[in-house]
Amino acid sequence: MVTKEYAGSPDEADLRRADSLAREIFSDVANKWALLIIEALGDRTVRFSALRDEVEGISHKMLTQNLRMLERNGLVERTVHATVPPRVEYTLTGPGRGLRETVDLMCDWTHRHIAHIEAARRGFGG
Amino acid sequence: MVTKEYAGSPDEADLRRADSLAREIFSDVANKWALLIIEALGDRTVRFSALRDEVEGISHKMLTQNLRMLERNGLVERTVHATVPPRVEYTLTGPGRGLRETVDLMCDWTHRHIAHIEAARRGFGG
DNA sequence: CTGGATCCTAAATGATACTG
DNA sequence: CAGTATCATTTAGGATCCAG
Repeated sequence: MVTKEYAGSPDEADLRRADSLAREIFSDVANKWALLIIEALGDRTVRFSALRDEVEGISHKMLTQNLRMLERNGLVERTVHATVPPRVEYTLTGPGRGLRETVDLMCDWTHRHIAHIEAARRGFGG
Repeated sequence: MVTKEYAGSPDEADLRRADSLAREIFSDVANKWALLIIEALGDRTVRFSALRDEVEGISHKMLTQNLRMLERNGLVERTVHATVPPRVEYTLTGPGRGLRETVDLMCDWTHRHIAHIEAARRGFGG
Protein backbone atom coordinates (compact mmCIF):
# COMPACT_ATOMS: atom_id res chain seq x y z
CA MET A 1 0.00 0.00 0.00
CA VAL A 2 3.06 2.16 -0.12
CA THR A 3 3.48 4.46 -3.06
CA LYS A 4 6.67 3.60 -4.86
CA GLU A 5 8.85 5.32 -7.40
CA TYR A 6 8.12 4.02 -10.83
CA ALA A 7 9.97 6.60 -12.88
CA GLY A 8 12.02 4.93 -15.57
CA SER A 9 10.14 1.66 -15.47
CA PRO A 10 8.69 0.58 -18.79
CA ASP A 11 5.48 -0.42 -17.01
CA GLU A 12 5.26 2.71 -14.93
CA ALA A 13 1.70 3.51 -15.89
CA ASP A 14 0.46 -0.02 -15.21
CA LEU A 15 2.07 -0.12 -11.81
CA ARG A 16 0.64 3.24 -10.81
CA ARG A 17 -2.75 2.08 -11.92
CA ALA A 18 -2.51 -1.13 -9.88
CA ASP A 19 -1.50 0.87 -6.81
CA SER A 20 -4.36 3.29 -7.12
CA LEU A 21 -6.75 0.41 -7.66
CA ALA A 22 -5.41 -1.42 -4.61
CA ARG A 23 -5.86 1.70 -2.58
CA GLU A 24 -9.40 2.11 -3.82
CA ILE A 25 -10.29 -1.49 -2.99
CA PHE A 26 -8.70 -1.13 0.42
CA SER A 27 -10.73 2.01 1.10
CA ASP A 28 -13.92 0.20 0.10
CA VAL A 29 -13.33 -2.75 2.34
CA ALA A 30 -11.54 -1.17 5.32
CA ASN A 31 -14.58 0.15 7.13
CA LYS A 32 -16.22 -1.34 10.16
CA TRP A 33 -19.57 -2.26 8.63
CA ALA A 34 -18.07 -4.11 5.69
CA LEU A 35 -15.66 -6.02 7.93
CA LEU A 36 -18.35 -6.86 10.47
CA ILE A 37 -20.61 -8.16 7.72
CA ILE A 38 -17.81 -10.32 6.32
CA GLU A 39 -17.11 -11.63 9.79
CA ALA A 40 -20.79 -12.35 10.39
CA LEU A 41 -21.14 -14.25 7.13
CA GLY A 42 -18.34 -16.60 8.04
CA ASP A 43 -18.62 -19.69 5.90
CA ARG A 44 -22.39 -19.72 6.03
CA THR A 45 -25.21 -18.64 3.75
CA VAL A 46 -27.22 -16.03 5.56
CA ARG A 47 -30.49 -14.26 4.90
CA PHE A 48 -30.69 -10.50 4.81
CA SER A 49 -32.81 -10.36 7.95
CA ALA A 50 -30.57 -12.77 9.84
CA LEU A 51 -27.55 -10.70 8.89
CA ARG A 52 -29.26 -7.61 10.15
CA ASP A 53 -29.89 -9.30 13.48
CA GLU A 54 -26.35 -10.60 13.78
CA VAL A 55 -24.46 -7.45 12.93
CA GLU A 56 -25.35 -5.54 16.04
CA GLY A 57 -26.43 -1.98 15.49
CA ILE A 58 -26.41 -1.97 11.70
CA SER A 59 -29.31 -0.26 9.96
CA HIS A 60 -31.28 -1.54 7.00
CA LYS A 61 -29.64 1.07 4.83
CA MET A 62 -26.04 0.40 5.85
CA LEU A 63 -26.55 -3.33 5.43
CA THR A 64 -27.90 -3.10 1.88
CA GLN A 65 -25.38 -0.46 0.93
CA ASN A 66 -22.40 -2.48 2.12
CA LEU A 67 -23.75 -5.73 0.70
CA ARG A 68 -24.06 -4.07 -2.71
CA MET A 69 -20.51 -2.79 -2.46
CA LEU A 70 -19.21 -6.23 -1.48
CA GLU A 71 -21.19 -7.81 -4.28
CA ARG A 72 -19.87 -5.29 -6.77
CA ASN A 73 -16.33 -6.21 -5.77
CA GLY A 74 -17.04 -9.91 -6.14
CA LEU A 75 -16.65 -10.72 -2.45
CA VAL A 76 -20.25 -11.63 -1.74
CA GLU A 77 -22.71 -13.61 -3.80
CA ARG A 78 -26.39 -12.76 -3.70
CA THR A 79 -29.04 -15.42 -4.30
CA VAL A 80 -32.70 -14.52 -4.72
CA HIS A 81 -35.26 -17.26 -4.18
CA ALA A 82 -38.42 -16.53 -6.13
CA THR A 83 -40.77 -17.24 -3.27
CA VAL A 84 -43.29 -15.04 -1.59
CA PRO A 85 -42.25 -13.38 0.55
CA PRO A 86 -38.86 -13.22 -1.17
CA ARG A 87 -35.89 -14.90 0.43
CA VAL A 88 -32.48 -13.43 -0.33
CA GLU A 89 -29.31 -15.10 0.83
CA TYR A 90 -25.75 -13.92 0.94
CA THR A 91 -22.54 -15.89 1.07
CA LEU A 92 -18.86 -15.12 0.69
CA THR A 93 -17.15 -15.95 -2.59
CA GLY A 94 -13.69 -17.54 -2.67
CA PRO A 95 -11.87 -14.20 -2.54
CA GLY A 96 -14.35 -13.04 0.09
CA ARG A 97 -13.44 -15.98 2.29
CA GLY A 98 -9.79 -15.12 1.85
CA LEU A 99 -10.47 -11.64 3.11
CA ARG A 100 -12.50 -13.05 5.98
CA GLU A 101 -9.44 -14.93 7.19
CA THR A 102 -7.62 -11.65 7.66
CA VAL A 103 -10.64 -10.19 9.43
CA ASP A 104 -10.70 -13.22 11.71
CA LEU A 105 -7.10 -12.51 12.63
CA MET A 106 -7.95 -8.90 13.33
CA CYS A 107 -10.80 -9.97 15.61
CA ASP A 108 -8.51 -12.41 17.38
CA TRP A 109 -6.00 -9.63 17.85
CA THR A 110 -8.69 -7.41 19.34
CA HIS A 111 -9.73 -9.99 21.89
CA ARG A 112 -6.15 -10.78 22.85
CA HIS A 113 -5.36 -7.12 23.55
CA ILE A 114 -8.42 -5.91 25.39
CA ALA A 115 -6.55 -5.77 28.68
CA HIS A 116 -3.59 -3.89 27.21
CA ILE A 117 -5.82 -1.38 25.52
CA GLU A 118 -7.92 -0.81 28.62
CA ALA A 119 -4.74 -0.14 30.57
CA ALA A 120 -3.45 2.24 27.89
CA ARG A 121 -6.71 4.15 27.94
CA ARG A 122 -6.61 4.57 31.69
CA GLY A 123 -3.05 5.82 31.49
CA PHE A 124 -3.74 8.19 28.62
CA GLY A 125 -6.06 10.40 30.60
CA GLY A 126 -9.43 8.72 30.25
CA MET B 1 -17.14 -10.31 17.27
CA VAL B 2 -20.37 -12.26 17.38
CA THR B 3 -22.77 -11.55 20.20
CA LYS B 4 -23.31 -14.70 22.19
CA GLU B 5 -25.88 -15.86 24.67
CA TYR B 6 -24.54 -15.51 28.15
CA ALA B 7 -27.76 -16.04 30.11
CA GLY B 8 -27.14 -18.35 33.01
CA SER B 9 -23.39 -17.88 33.04
CA PRO B 10 -21.97 -16.76 36.36
CA ASP B 11 -19.71 -14.33 34.51
CA GLU B 12 -22.40 -13.07 32.17
CA ALA B 13 -21.75 -9.40 32.91
CA ASP B 14 -18.00 -9.70 32.42
CA LEU B 15 -18.38 -11.47 29.11
CA ARG B 16 -20.86 -8.93 27.79
CA ARG B 17 -18.52 -6.18 28.83
CA ALA B 18 -15.56 -7.81 27.04
CA ASP B 19 -17.66 -8.18 23.89
CA SER B 20 -18.77 -4.59 23.87
CA LEU B 21 -15.22 -3.46 24.52
CA ALA B 22 -13.91 -5.62 21.67
CA ARG B 23 -16.50 -4.15 19.39
CA GLU B 24 -15.55 -0.64 20.42
CA ILE B 25 -11.86 -1.29 19.81
CA PHE B 26 -12.65 -2.86 16.47
CA SER B 27 -14.71 0.16 15.46
CA ASP B 28 -11.81 2.42 16.42
CA VAL B 29 -9.18 0.67 14.33
CA ALA B 30 -11.27 -0.66 11.45
CA ASN B 31 -11.21 2.50 9.37
CA LYS B 32 -9.04 3.20 6.39
CA TRP B 33 -6.96 6.03 7.80
CA ALA B 34 -6.00 4.17 10.96
CA LEU B 35 -5.07 1.05 9.02
CA LEU B 36 -3.12 2.99 6.40
CA ILE B 37 -1.18 4.80 9.12
CA ILE B 38 -0.35 1.51 10.83
CA GLU B 39 0.76 0.08 7.51
CA ALA B 40 2.89 3.14 6.76
CA LEU B 41 4.59 3.00 10.15
CA GLY B 42 5.73 -0.56 9.58
CA ASP B 43 8.58 -1.31 11.95
CA ARG B 44 10.08 2.15 11.60
CA THR B 45 10.08 5.33 13.62
CA VAL B 46 8.55 8.03 11.50
CA ARG B 47 8.16 11.77 11.83
CA PHE B 48 4.76 13.40 11.63
CA SER B 49 5.60 15.17 8.38
CA ALA B 50 7.05 12.02 6.80
CA LEU B 51 3.94 10.10 7.76
CA ARG B 52 1.81 12.74 6.17
CA ASP B 53 3.76 12.42 2.95
CA GLU B 54 3.59 8.64 2.94
CA VAL B 55 -0.09 8.19 3.65
CA GLU B 56 -1.34 9.52 0.36
CA GLY B 57 -4.25 11.89 0.59
CA ILE B 58 -4.45 12.17 4.34
CA SER B 59 -4.99 15.62 5.77
CA HIS B 60 -3.11 17.15 8.67
CA LYS B 61 -6.23 16.88 10.77
CA MET B 62 -7.01 13.24 10.03
CA LEU B 63 -3.44 12.27 10.70
CA THR B 64 -3.27 13.90 14.13
CA GLN B 65 -6.71 12.69 15.02
CA ASN B 66 -5.97 9.09 14.15
CA LEU B 67 -2.53 9.18 15.74
CA ARG B 68 -4.11 10.37 19.00
CA MET B 69 -6.64 7.58 18.85
CA LEU B 70 -3.94 4.98 18.22
CA GLU B 71 -1.85 6.42 21.02
CA ARG B 72 -4.81 6.38 23.37
CA ASN B 73 -5.28 2.69 22.64
CA GLY B 74 -1.62 1.94 23.27
CA LEU B 75 -0.86 0.99 19.66
CA VAL B 76 1.41 3.89 18.82
CA GLU B 77 4.09 5.58 20.89
CA ARG B 78 4.75 9.28 20.50
CA THR B 79 8.17 10.77 21.18
CA VAL B 80 8.73 14.52 21.32
CA HIS B 81 12.27 15.80 20.83
CA ALA B 82 12.69 19.15 22.52
CA THR B 83 14.43 20.80 19.60
CA VAL B 84 13.52 23.79 17.56
CA PRO B 85 11.73 23.29 15.37
CA PRO B 86 10.14 20.40 17.28
CA ARG B 87 10.60 16.86 16.01
CA VAL B 88 7.86 14.37 16.86
CA GLU B 89 8.26 10.72 16.03
CA TYR B 90 5.79 7.87 16.02
CA THR B 91 6.37 4.16 16.23
CA LEU B 92 4.20 1.10 16.74
CA THR B 93 4.14 -0.56 20.17
CA GLY B 94 4.24 -4.34 20.55
CA PRO B 95 0.48 -4.74 20.26
CA GLY B 96 0.51 -2.22 17.43
CA ARG B 97 2.97 -4.36 15.52
CA GLY B 98 0.72 -7.34 16.10
CA LEU B 99 -2.15 -5.48 14.53
CA ARG B 100 0.08 -4.39 11.68
CA GLU B 101 0.68 -8.02 10.79
CA THR B 102 -3.02 -8.49 10.15
CA VAL B 103 -3.10 -5.28 8.11
CA ASP B 104 -0.17 -6.56 6.08
CA LEU B 105 -2.18 -9.66 5.29
CA MET B 106 -5.13 -7.54 4.26
CA CYS B 107 -2.91 -5.51 1.93
CA ASP B 108 -1.48 -8.69 0.47
CA TRP B 109 -4.98 -9.95 -0.06
CA THR B 110 -5.92 -6.74 -1.86
CA HIS B 111 -2.99 -6.97 -4.27
CA ARG B 112 -3.60 -10.64 -4.98
CA HIS B 113 -7.25 -10.02 -5.90
CA ILE B 114 -7.07 -6.88 -7.97
CA ALA B 115 -7.76 -8.78 -11.18
CA HIS B 116 -10.71 -10.68 -9.73
CA ILE B 117 -12.24 -7.52 -8.35
CA GLU B 118 -11.78 -5.61 -11.57
CA ALA B 119 -13.54 -8.42 -13.42
CA ALA B 120 -16.37 -8.49 -10.88
CA ARG B 121 -16.85 -4.75 -11.23
CA ARG B 122 -17.06 -4.96 -14.99
CA GLY B 123 -19.63 -7.72 -14.71
CA PHE B 124 -21.69 -5.96 -12.07
CA GLY B 125 -22.70 -3.11 -14.30
CA GLY B 126 -19.91 -0.61 -13.99
C1' DC C 1 -39.08 -10.08 3.33
C1' DT C 2 -36.16 -7.32 0.70
C1' DG C 3 -34.97 -3.14 -1.41
C1' DG C 4 -35.07 1.35 -3.17
C1' DA C 5 -35.98 6.34 -2.55
C1' DT C 6 -36.33 10.27 0.28
C1' DC C 7 -35.62 13.47 3.77
C1' DC C 8 -33.13 14.90 7.57
C1' DT C 9 -29.55 14.86 11.22
C1' DA C 10 -25.09 13.86 12.95
C1' DA C 11 -20.51 12.94 12.07
C1' DA C 12 -16.37 13.06 9.31
C1' DT C 13 -13.38 15.63 6.76
C1' DG C 14 -10.94 19.63 4.46
C1' DA C 15 -9.24 24.33 4.52
C1' DT C 16 -7.49 27.82 7.00
C1' DA C 17 -5.59 30.52 10.47
C1' DC C 18 -3.07 30.80 14.65
C1' DT C 19 0.32 29.22 18.46
C1' DG C 20 4.61 27.37 20.85
C1' DC D 1 7.46 21.43 12.66
C1' DA D 2 3.73 19.92 15.09
C1' DG D 3 -0.52 20.86 17.02
C1' DT D 4 -5.06 23.03 18.11
C1' DA D 5 -9.18 25.38 16.99
C1' DT D 6 -12.63 27.02 13.97
C1' DC D 7 -15.56 27.10 10.19
C1' DA D 8 -17.60 25.30 5.88
C1' DT D 9 -18.65 21.40 3.44
C1' DT D 10 -19.26 16.70 2.35
C1' DT D 11 -20.55 12.35 3.57
C1' DA D 12 -22.38 8.79 6.58
C1' DG D 13 -26.08 7.32 8.77
C1' DG D 14 -31.00 6.77 10.61
C1' DA D 15 -36.00 7.00 10.02
C1' DT D 16 -39.65 6.40 7.22
C1' DC D 17 -42.48 5.32 3.39
C1' DC D 18 -43.62 2.79 -0.65
C1' DA D 19 -43.07 -1.11 -4.05
C1' DG D 20 -42.33 -5.93 -5.72
